Amino acid sequence: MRITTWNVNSIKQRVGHLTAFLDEARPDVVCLQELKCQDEAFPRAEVEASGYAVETLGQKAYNGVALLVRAPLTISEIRRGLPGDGEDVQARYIEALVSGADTAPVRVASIYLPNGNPVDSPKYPYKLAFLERLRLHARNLMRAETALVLAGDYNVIPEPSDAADPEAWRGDALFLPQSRAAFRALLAEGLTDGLRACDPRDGLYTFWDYQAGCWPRNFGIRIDHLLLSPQAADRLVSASVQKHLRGLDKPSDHVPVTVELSAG
DNA sequence: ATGACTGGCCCTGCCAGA
Repeated sequence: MRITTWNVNSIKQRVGHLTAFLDEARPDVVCLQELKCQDEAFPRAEVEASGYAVETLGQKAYNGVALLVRAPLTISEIRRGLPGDGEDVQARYIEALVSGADTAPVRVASIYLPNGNPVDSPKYPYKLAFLERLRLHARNLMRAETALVLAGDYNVIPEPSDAADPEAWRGDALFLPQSRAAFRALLAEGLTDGLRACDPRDGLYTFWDYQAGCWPRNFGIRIDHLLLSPQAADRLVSASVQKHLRGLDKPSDHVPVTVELSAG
């Protein structure tokens, strides 16, 4: 089972790139972030035509997450929102169980973590609180011992080696010590960073800013992650970044990241 | 060459992203 995460930065702007990717790469599960549209505006027919079931949690203008599952795999036990969202209606979390006749089931979440800038605004404590709520939810899910993949745009640069120029990110919400510590606390629940487990090299990036020639200069950062529970990590076969999609016309500023799990 | 973006929105500068 191949599982991809991709922040598309507006699904309406990116549906052509998405369906081309689905038809070429044929991932089994796709976790999308930053849809920037409401559920009824999601280009459902185009995605279904590529053979995928679609579950969305949309929001007008901002945020928005979705799960795509390729037939004959099936999707069930859909959860929208993270425990403790309360009055907060930001569409940042959707989760479901993916099952198939020839594979052990995998619970998959598509997560769009808050950016958190500026750090002296309420946005930063909101980001840290979201990471803590995610940690507690992950702990609860892992008790069931079903393979679990928490995939998405975490807006966290885990280590200096995950940035081309870590000094440029000093003081930023993506790289502050408290952000990195909260991410490590999540990992310490027993999760494995799927890409890092497969490829220890420097220079693996998933985001390049549109500005200042970041892409041609390869000034990237690694902030899109697939975190695997022990049952999922035991099945980890490979992981890769689909970097070429950043070079297309009108690209997202993020590229897809994919892990392959054995059937179990 | 000193590199200044992109998307969405109560349409036009402003917020948000990272």
